[in-house]
Order: sequence, then C-alpha cells, then structure tokens
Amino acid sequence: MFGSSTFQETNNIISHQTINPNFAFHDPLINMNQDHGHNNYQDFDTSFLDQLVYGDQEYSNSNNSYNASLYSQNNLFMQQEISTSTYSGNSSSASSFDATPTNIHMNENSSMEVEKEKKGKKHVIAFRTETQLEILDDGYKWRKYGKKKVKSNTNLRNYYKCSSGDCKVKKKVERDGNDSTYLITTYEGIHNHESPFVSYCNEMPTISLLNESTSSW
DNA sequence: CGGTTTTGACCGGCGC
DNA sequence: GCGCCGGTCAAAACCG
Repeated sequence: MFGSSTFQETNNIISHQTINPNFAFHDPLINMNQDHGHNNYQDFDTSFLDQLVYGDQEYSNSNNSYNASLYSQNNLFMQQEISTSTYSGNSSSASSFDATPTNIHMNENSSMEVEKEKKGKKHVIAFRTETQLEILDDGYKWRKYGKKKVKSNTNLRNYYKCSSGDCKVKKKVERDGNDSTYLITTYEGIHNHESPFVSYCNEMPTISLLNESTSSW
C-alpha cells in the first residue's frame, strides 16, 4: 500500500503518487473522503504538503519563502520551498498558515542534515491534518510520556517518544485550538532506525513472488 | 508480567 | 529572585 520502493526509485521529482513512508498515515476517515482530490491514499503526499506548518526552523527573511526539509525513512529527503504570501500571524500558529507548495524536489543524501542535528540543531517539523482521529498512525511505535494544557491552545497537548530502543525522536500531538477539525503534529529529530511498517512492506514483494511461483509454475 | 498510559510533581529557561 | 510556562519524570494504574 505504501511501498517504500516507489520512493527509493524516484530520484528527483516527487510525484503525487510518491509515498513518503515517514508520513504514511493510515487514516480511514481521510481515505474515504474521496471528494477532495488530495484526501486519498494515492495523493496523500499532496495533502501532507498542503498542511505543512513549518520545517527545520529555517526561515528566510529576504523573501516570502522558506525551506522545509521532510525526511523519509530510507535516508532520502525532500525539500519544499513554500510561498508565504498568504501567511499571517506568528510562525508557530498553525491555523493562520495557508501554505502553497511551489517547488518540490528531493535529494538522495541527507547525511549532512543528520550531522547538523548532531551539532545541536534540532530538526523540527509540524503540520496540520484534517482528521477526527486523535493520533495518526505514521508507522512508528510511540510511548506517551506527558499531557499538558498549554496557554496557546484550549486543547491538551500530548507528548510522545519513539519507543524503539535508543531512538530519541519525539512528537507532540494536539488539536488546533482555532479549528478542532485539524490535528497538529510536531516531530522532533530523525529516527535512527526503520519504521516497523516499512519493514513489513519491504517483505511483501518476496511473499508475492513466492506465492506466484508456487501457484503459476 | 512487561509494556503503556495517566497524572501530579518537578525542572529549566525566560522575562520582569 | 520569582513566577510563569512548556516540557519531562516517574510511580502507580492500567491492560493484553
């Protein structure tokens, strides 16, 4: 369904069909909502990018754009330059941000970004998703370690840590205070391991081949 | 029984 | 120094 191989074989351009396994949400409500062209599994990345709030905390003051780096599981990353002409309010206010993706490209080597994180720069990315679910399944296993009422939001903020070994990735999940139909998810850090979901997907071709060879030959 | 969630306490950064 | 605030800890409860 979210084959990571599709992602690996695409070197430069991210098509609407390209799957980013790091953000492969399994949201049945979104999937059923077919009347929005981007709100189904095929075009899910478009939906994701539309809802991007900020990425990598690198803003450009010289023009109305900034770069967002989104990381995939297999050490690829894609960058997105986003027009902020419709942006208003402060940078952490998700609801006031109406980003329009203008340029999307992908790079095969994210090692320098990993180095950047080692030097103390936090890799942060946040986005909104229209969903009734309280938590989106992104393929990783998380352990909840806190819940807090914050001033900027009438809804509670939930804190999660990646429950895989020594992986330091965290995420925060809260409903948008201004529009509760949206869920705001914030990721901090880069996973040092593969998603259990991607591992599962990568086994599928082998299983298919086995089945085919035994049934057809 | 081991992993996860809950929840109040605690901590550290920041502004005054 | 003090209070506020967001983030984290950790013990107890919960659960499969």
